[in-house]
Amino acid sequence: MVVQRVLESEVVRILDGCTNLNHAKQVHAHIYRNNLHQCSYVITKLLRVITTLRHVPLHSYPRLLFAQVHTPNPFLWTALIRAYALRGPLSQALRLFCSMRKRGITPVSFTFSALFSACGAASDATLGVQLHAQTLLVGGFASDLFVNNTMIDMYMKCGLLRCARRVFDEMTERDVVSWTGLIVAYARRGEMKAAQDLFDGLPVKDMVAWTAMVTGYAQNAMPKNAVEVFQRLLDEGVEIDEVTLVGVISACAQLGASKYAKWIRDIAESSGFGAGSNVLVGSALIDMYSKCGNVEEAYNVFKGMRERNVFSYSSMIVGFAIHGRAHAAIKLFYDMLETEVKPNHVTFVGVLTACSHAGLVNQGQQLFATMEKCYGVAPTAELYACMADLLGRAGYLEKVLRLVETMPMKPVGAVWGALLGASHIHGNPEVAEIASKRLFELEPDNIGNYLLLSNTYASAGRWDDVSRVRKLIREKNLKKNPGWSWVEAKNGMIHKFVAGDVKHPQINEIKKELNELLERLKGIGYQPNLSSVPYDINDKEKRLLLMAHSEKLALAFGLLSTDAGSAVKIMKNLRICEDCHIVMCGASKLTGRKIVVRDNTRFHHFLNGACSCRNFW
DNA sequence: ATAGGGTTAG
Repeated sequence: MVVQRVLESEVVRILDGCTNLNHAKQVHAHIYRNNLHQCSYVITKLLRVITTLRHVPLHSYPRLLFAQVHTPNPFLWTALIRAYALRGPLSQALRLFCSMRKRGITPVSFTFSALFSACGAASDATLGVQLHAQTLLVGGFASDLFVNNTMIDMYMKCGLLRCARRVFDEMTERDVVSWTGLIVAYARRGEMKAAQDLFDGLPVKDMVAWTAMVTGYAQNAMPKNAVEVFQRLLDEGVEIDEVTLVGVISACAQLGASKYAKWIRDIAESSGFGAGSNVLVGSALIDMYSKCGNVEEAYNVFKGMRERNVFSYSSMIVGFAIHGRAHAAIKLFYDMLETEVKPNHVTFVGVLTACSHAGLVNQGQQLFATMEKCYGVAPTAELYACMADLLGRAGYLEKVLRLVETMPMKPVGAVWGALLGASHIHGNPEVAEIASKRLFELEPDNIGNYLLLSNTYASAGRWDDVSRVRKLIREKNLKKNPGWSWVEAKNGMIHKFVAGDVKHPQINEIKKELNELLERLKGIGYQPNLSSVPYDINDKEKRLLLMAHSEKLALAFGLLSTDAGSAVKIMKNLRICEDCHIVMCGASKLTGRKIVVRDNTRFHHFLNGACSCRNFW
């Protein structure tokens, strides 16, 4: 008996070090030789080990192991169920659960938790609800904290917020894990108010709960709140880790201000989770710097990372692409192919966007054609949108129409949007009509599409059609998203401008500066681009409207408030208008300043009269 | 044992 025990624990110790299936099978043979194959304890351990071996197909191996034991105990049953629950097929796990119940064997908490976590991963709410009912039938589990917590998580992952809430409300005992589960459920639904109320009522908050709030705000495009919560977390002396940092870094990326970028970079470096040693933080910082307009620093972070994964490469490639550094993006893509890191569809979105901006139609088509065969990346609707953009931008509008007809899935808005954008760039109202017809069905409330169509008509002088579109906008009661721009002054203060701004304290000085600049531009041939105004009003009124655009005010302020040698960085919430783009080009030439404008999709780097976007955006 | 996780754009 004692010898048996010693053997058992020895085998279990060996199993702990098992990292591949062959090794596990060798140990299995050893178990058999020592007549331990009927021992629940040993076989349970073996099952657990092989369950963790990802990428190894399990087939019927778990069942065969299990069948050798004459009187399996609940733990062995659970290990078997867990193997199929986590590795699939889930239906098999459920069948085993039923036979366990039929044999009168009482499950343990872990049996339910394994099944719930699998239902969550598979988003299988039907099965989850059935199992929920089982927990009520089997004595004692309705009030089991651990089981209830995994149930909340399951309902959260299935998107069933009300069910998660009911479990929470009916729990007799709750801990910080229960609260956090529900907070995340609300956050994923975008109900940050409810999440915040729950969090405020949470008696003992830990790092994970705080992180859930930071991440929740970041994911719901409320970066200011995310930063505030993070600051409070720091003030209260809560520990942080890489997950906390990633959440707040993503918020700083959305804020786009170098002040926040520096702030969080320093915190990350001194926390022990710096870019050099942590892939997660490093990749998030790459994305943040590129979205803050500092693609050089993004690249510095990239170069300084000890380990890089597909996120690091993709973020950097996308970063180069949105800054108009197409060749750098493409080169990095080919560098990546030399490493073990495999590209995914996001990587291809990045590299195809780069090809599109550089006008490299052939190279982009080549990559798209070989993507699946050579790199195992299946085309998605988003990738088709990249192709529509690539071809459309280059002027091949008919080819885009053919691509749309032949694509194997239903075109998403982005595909038609790319075609509409291309029709606008190439002044083709007929194709713009085709694209917008489909786009209005898919995105009836997206005012940008209506404006782009109206703009295309305006450029062609088709004013009747312009008013028809404007009537459509009125009928649908769509409100134009107010355009605004902001500039970070030397001290990190952010100055915000709207079109026709009168509220800024230095507005007179700014207007004077702008007027002088525009006069000097006229001296070198600038003419206000009146077709940028999609209203049927007289030319004088058009000139006045154009002059008051928020990005022009921001430019004038930026020129006034920063040092002569430094770049002016402007951010805009909408697409930059053609006339402003022309003015930025001219201003960069006249003043010798570098001007960087981030609009809603990309960065424009104006230097010496030219823009990095090659006047396509 | 259970809760928080980064890259996609017209």
